[in-house]
Amino acid sequence: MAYWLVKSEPDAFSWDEQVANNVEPWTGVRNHQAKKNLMAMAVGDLAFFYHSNVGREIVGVVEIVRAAYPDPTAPQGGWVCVDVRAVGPMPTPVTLARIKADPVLSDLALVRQSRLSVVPVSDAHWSHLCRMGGWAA
DNA sequence: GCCAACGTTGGC
DNA sequence: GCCAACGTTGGC
Repeated sequence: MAYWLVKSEPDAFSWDEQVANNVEPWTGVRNHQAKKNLMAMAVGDLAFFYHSNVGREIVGVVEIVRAAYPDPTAPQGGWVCVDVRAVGPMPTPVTLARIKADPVLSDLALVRQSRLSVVPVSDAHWSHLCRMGGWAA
């Protein structure tokens, strides 16, 4: 079982919409490294839902409920998506500012590769971030 | 609105 | 295959 973090601009697709839809295909990823991460996801993996640009904080947790399959929004094919289900909101959203201020998280992929929209999270970082957000893992 | 990081494109 | 130009992402 692995952990991830996925980013969405709330103007495009927000946590509230994820909760309303419950299960949502995570489409539109057009970066090879992000694609590689999507392909590595397994059913049952958990991911933080992060609001980029507006908010800049981890707002919730989702579960991967369908492994990588061809992204229907990619006209030429070649890209993949997964289905994610809302598990619950972060009791206290974890802001990027707090993440950056914490030396334990200095090598988090979110910080080191800020433009990558699907990144892995180590077990240690996952539990650390859960503690920061008041999430009972 | 600006800028840094980084991916893509196209000329050579 | 190299590199400059350009576009996009995302933080500030």
